Amino acid sequence: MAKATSEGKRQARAAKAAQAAQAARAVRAKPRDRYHHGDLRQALLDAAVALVEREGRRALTLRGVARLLGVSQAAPYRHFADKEALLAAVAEGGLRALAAQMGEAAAAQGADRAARFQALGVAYVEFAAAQTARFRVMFMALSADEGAYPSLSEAYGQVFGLLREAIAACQAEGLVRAGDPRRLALAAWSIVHGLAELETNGQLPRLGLEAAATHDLAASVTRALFVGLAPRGEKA
Amino acid sequence: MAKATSEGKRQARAAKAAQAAQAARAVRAKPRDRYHHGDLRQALLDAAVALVEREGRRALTLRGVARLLGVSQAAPYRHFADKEALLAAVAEGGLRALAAQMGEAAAAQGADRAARFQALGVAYVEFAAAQTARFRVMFMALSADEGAYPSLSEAYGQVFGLLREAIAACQAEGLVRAGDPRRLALAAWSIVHGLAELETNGQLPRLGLEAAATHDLAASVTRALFVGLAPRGEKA
DNA sequence: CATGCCAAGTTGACGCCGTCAACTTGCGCG
DNA sequence: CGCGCAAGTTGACGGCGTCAACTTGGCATG
Repeated sequence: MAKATSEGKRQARAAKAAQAAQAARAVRAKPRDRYHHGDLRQALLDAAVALVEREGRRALTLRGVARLLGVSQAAPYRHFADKEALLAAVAEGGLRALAAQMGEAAAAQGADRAARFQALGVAYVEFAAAQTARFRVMFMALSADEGAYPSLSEAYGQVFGLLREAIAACQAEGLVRAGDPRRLALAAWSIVHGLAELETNGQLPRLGLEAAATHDLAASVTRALFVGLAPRGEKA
Repeated sequence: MAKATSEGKRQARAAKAAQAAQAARAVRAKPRDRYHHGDLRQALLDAAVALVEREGRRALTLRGVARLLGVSQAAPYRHFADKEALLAAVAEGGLRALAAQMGEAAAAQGADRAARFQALGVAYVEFAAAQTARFRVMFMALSADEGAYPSLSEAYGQVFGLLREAIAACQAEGLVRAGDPRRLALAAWSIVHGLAELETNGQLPRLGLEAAATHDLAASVTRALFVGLAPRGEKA
């Protein structure tokens, strides 16, 4: 467990560095002497993340992103149907980054299935804490048709799949009771997602829980659920 | 001038009687022959809920609410400092309604502490499912200063307090292990809030869990956590 | 090398939004 | 009875998402 703690903190720091690098890359505007940008699509995604990290979700405006890159207000429409499509692409990128971070955190735990499961949950909450605004964009309700962005759905499924596979692996070793892994994984997703939402919403300080670090709370909450998923009559 | 956006395909299904009554009350516009409205402040809150339930969060616009009530675009500014203040008031009303619904659900379980705890969680998730848009407004991040709306904070605390007291009562009967009730209640809030968020976000159908009713999922998820909160070495 | 296609980017406009300043109305109190 | 002041109105400003029409310039082809 101590290993999980230090490992988690190291990962969080590494993630922040990667994030800073991405944000720095995003600031790069269009070269003045060039008419065409080169890779405006990716630049728009980077700039959107940078903007939302720096000034909050509210500042995430299509015109603002274009301004940041030195292109005209209508330029984004060459690459995204509308603002919602840009948001969906940002969300998808965030989900893939989250899945990668969770995967690394689990891999760092070796073969201990219980530790791997817990590392997934802690990584989820820490990602949300480290990249609050981005996390919220990832889970903003998209008002459009649910199936309008299939690759976004696939990205959600990738995150959920990590939890489901961890549950299934624990079941195979008798660490988790029998039952539909999807239902049990839903409980896991719910608890880490709920904690992440409450934390990014600023609820924790008001409850007198500010003293506890994100990592601590995430670990204890995840452990409580894991105990509840144990085979009946056993203790963890 | 009076161009009505008639996109009313999506009707609120299975609306509770109280909610329907509130929405009906909200539609009531200002009497033509009267200059003053009477109780515009409450009417604005009702209209905002009605609008968001009927056309989604995106349609929640200050001008739209005023239009619905037949008053001018600037009229709301007599009662709310800005749009965010209106949203905060809507959120507060929703939180108080949620707390009331949770309290009733628990009371219906009599003296069985475990059943009361579970009823609280199920009521939370069912409220979110029945009043999705309203629920999302309740937990939209308010970009302003955290303490700008103290009565809103108090309303969050009221919901959390129900969970914390239920946990404490279970501890007193030896149904839940010892420990800071706030930390344990945070785990409970996290799991029901996470499930509610994932459900209102439309994640469940994509996981092949659409067959299970909201009530079933909420009950099983809540029970899993409750088992995990039991004193060590015991089974539920 | 000349040419012309067409993806990529620009300009200007429209309607809607939040918000404010200045004005008007009419309820209720002395 | 008259009048102060809260409540509501009008008109305006800048910013937003979006679209139609236009321009630029990289690139394939003769």
